[in-house]
Amino acid sequence: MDAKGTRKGRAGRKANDVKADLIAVVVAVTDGHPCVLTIGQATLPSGPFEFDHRSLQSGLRAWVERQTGQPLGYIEQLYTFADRDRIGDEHQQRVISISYLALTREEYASASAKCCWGSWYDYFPWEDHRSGTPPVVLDILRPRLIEWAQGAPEAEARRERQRRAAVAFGFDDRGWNEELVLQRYELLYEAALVEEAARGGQHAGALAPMPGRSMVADHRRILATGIARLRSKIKYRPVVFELMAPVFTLLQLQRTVEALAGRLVNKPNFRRLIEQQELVEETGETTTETGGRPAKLYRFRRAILDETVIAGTKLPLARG
Amino acid sequence: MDAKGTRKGRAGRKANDVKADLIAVVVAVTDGHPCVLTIGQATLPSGPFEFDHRSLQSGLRAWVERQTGQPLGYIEQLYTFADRDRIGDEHQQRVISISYLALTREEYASASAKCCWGSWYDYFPWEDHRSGTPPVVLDILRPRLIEWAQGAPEAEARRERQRRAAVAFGFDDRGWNEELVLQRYELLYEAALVEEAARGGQHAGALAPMPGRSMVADHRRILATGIARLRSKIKYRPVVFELMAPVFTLLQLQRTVEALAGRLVNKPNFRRLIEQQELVEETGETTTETGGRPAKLYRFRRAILDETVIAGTKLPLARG
DNA sequence: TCCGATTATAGTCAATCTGGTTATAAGGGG
DNA sequence: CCCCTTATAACCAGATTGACTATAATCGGA
Repeated sequence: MDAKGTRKGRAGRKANDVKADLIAVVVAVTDGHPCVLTIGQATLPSGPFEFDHRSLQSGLRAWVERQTGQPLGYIEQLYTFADRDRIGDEHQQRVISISYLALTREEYASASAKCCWGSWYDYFPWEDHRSGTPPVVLDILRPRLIEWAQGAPEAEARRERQRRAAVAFGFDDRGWNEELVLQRYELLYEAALVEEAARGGQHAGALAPMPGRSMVADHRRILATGIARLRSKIKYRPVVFELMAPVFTLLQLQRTVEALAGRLVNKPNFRRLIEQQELVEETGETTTETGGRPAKLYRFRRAILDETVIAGTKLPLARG
Repeated sequence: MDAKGTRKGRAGRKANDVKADLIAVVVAVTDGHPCVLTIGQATLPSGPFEFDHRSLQSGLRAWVERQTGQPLGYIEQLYTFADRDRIGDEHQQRVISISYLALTREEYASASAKCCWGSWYDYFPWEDHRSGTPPVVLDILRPRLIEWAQGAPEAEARRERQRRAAVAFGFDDRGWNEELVLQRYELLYEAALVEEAARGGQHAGALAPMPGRSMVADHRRILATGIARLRSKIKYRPVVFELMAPVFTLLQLQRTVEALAGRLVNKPNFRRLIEQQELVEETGETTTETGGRPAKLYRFRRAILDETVIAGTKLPLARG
């Protein structure tokens, strides 16, 4: 392909300028509910990268604080998109979106008008396996995916679709892999089983209702990317603690991990792993607010972040 | 901070436009040497993202092919930078750099004038621990880092620097962690032990020669990011095979992994892990070109990429 | 042709890690 | 005082890991 670029002559320089958008997946966990911050019902906080911003990160922080009143703590870059369909309105200018994952605690949220926390399982109901495989998978997605697979013109393509669906959703005792959030969303998109897929104009008609709340533009895809990253990261880096109160019980910590992973973990094993890694220290206090026998309170040993830099934290989420 | 952006009135819209640069870390391994593709001696292939490009990836492929004649296979996004110091020349326009990691085989390289393969250990001599800790670490870096640590004004800061150096380089039997490539480079930068650090104008004078070949702008930092990502990724995803010839012996595969990781692995264990994961299949042929007893030839089972999608490949690089 | 150098391949063994279960402790509420 | 709930400790078997040993097959020269 001819990408010469200077073809347009002297004026060509301006033609390649782009707009850069910053967009945030802001996550908090409030008693067992993994929540994501939105503007209104279905829009992730975002705004253009401006000349005043010192860096991408500080630009992002500024936008999120302005739009939601939520100050951000931990931040990491997710991905940069620039698809053909992401085109700015006037002058055919292209838009690049730089997405970030941010972790905070909901309590910090000052009440901003349009800011709104919602469980991410509202957007991805098929991702919560804490009480076993959810009905939406067995009753709705599986039959429709099988139907979609059968809809392929050639036999080879039918087998291929079948296999992809089975791998992504763990059919035929393949086991559920909680990290495949993005693959699952993209598969559903391809099978036209999420609302966003119908926007292309294909069948704008009112078909059967589709599972999960949809979002503006490709925001749900970006959210899926963020969830996938977080589910992967909690297994080898102590990022869960960014979501915890300063002091917590081990069960509360476990519930937070389970909320993120969308699956349950074995209690004794969880405690063993946490304790032997010296990630936490006892405060000396206990709390009776948990119901039964008083539980010891712990705090995160921030010092560990320097000692073990990136070395590798483990959580019992290895295999199904 | 005031990031209102519309402050500049009608003309303000243009003010926030940016240039987007694509930049590639292209890696190949040729008998035990992990090589990186450069233009001339010290520049990574790169070019602006243009309006004609279908996507960021295809833009990157176009630039690398044009500049080096090297077609790319596997590609993954690394990171997007936009620091204050990365400012375009005229009109105070900002530049965003979107970096990618690409894996190929050197043999594909058609001879382009300025394209050039070089061992990445030329740029990072302290990263190759295949024959034990390299002299440059013990004889040069350690004493200079200790000196740097002692140079801190306060006692607390001195301990802190000491600790950071020890963690990054594995001093005091902390063990070498091959994944900390970026942390090590940034530490050396901070300690002004790499040439790039002196460019700020601090001490432009000719001090003691600094270890490792330097690169243009922040390219060495981007290369460090790429190496770190690759060293991490080979442990859980079968990406090594993108660097192998279609047919290879298990020892050749092992040598490639060792070249990337910068450390040796145990031979029987390596074979066991590769075989039990069914990543490869025998071709039925053997080769005597390896010296001693003829070795079986294997090929990568591409089918595994679909079966185990992202599920997790293992290599015996777990702990020191 | 036989020996030694070199590399390939198979097998063994102990230490550790993992997932799971069971038992005991300590609160609160009827 | 009993029962329910949750916390905490102890235990066990199977899998995984790291490291080592032994045997097989080829080549090059003495």
